[in-house]
Amino acid sequence: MQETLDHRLEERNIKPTAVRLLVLKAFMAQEAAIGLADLENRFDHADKTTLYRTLKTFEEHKLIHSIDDGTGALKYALCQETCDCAPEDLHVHFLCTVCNKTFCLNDTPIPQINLPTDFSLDSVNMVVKGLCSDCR
Amino acid sequence: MQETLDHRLEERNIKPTAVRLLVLKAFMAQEAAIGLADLENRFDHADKTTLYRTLKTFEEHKLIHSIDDGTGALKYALCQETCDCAPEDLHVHFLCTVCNKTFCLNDTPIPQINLPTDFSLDSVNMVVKGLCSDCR
DNA sequence: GAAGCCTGTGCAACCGGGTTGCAAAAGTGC
DNA sequence: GCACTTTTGCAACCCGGTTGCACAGGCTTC
Ligand SMILES: [Mn+2]
Ligand SMILES: [Mn+2]
Ligand SMILES: [Zn+2]
Ligand SMILES: [Zn+2]
Repeated sequence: MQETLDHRLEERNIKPTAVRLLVLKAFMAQEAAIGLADLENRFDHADKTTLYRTLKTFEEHKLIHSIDDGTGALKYALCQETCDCAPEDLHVHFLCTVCNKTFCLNDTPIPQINLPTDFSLDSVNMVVKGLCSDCR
Repeated sequence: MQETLDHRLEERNIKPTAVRLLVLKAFMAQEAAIGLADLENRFDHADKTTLYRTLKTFEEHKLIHSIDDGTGALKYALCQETCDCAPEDLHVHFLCTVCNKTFCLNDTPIPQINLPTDFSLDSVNMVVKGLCSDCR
């Protein structure tokens, strides 16, 4: 297990520190996306800034990606092992209106849309709200 | 013109005050969505809170709708006259990465997507980033 | 027209999420 | 051990949004 964690970090060229291993473990332990506040609560000994910077480091190295689901607080989720955070890795995110959990729908690619002429497309953020499987 | 403004407010059961007429005028004068900070700058005599509450009032009465384009500040745009802010009135929003303007793509309905089984859909927020017709 | 009421406005202060500066602590290479 | 880099912790700040409260202005009732 510890092996897996270490390896996952090394793969992305992140030095394994105590905090980082702890945070990664949190990500591996649950499917739903995680926000800074979540981490603060879970590890009440660790400092907010450290956790914040850990998330930033993970994001820079594409171990996790950020999700803006419109709730006001950013959440983060593990990237898939093959993920390069390129346009083709973009996917839909789902926010449950009951439990407030956010999920990556990795198998739901973002559908094409027809922009008005003279608009050129760069990237798309698509967040679906509804009830998750636990809450319906 | 003044007539139009008054009428537009009455249609939505909003009493026409000086500030409200001014704000509505701002919305009618430009296509791009408007944020609270924009209004603060435009009317440097009017108070932030008043403008804030004006936006809230407009939104409650469905004269405008809010747009979270991920820039960190909410923007607002006029609803179409027939709009009831119902699911079928939802549409794609477009954020230009150069001029930072946000537009309603009223003619671009949000495409259907296939959720995993056991997830039920409620609403969708879709923001497209790219270059607008002025900036490309 | 005075008294009372409701709505709208202005100011100040607050809140939460995110971010930065800076110094101490921990790790690394020699 | 010593110099250097990286990571961590604390405090303070920033910005968008929001609330409490007092006052202004308009309308109502007598
Ligand atoms: Mn995701
Ligand atoms: Mn719109
Ligand atoms: Zn749920
Ligand atoms: Zn533009």
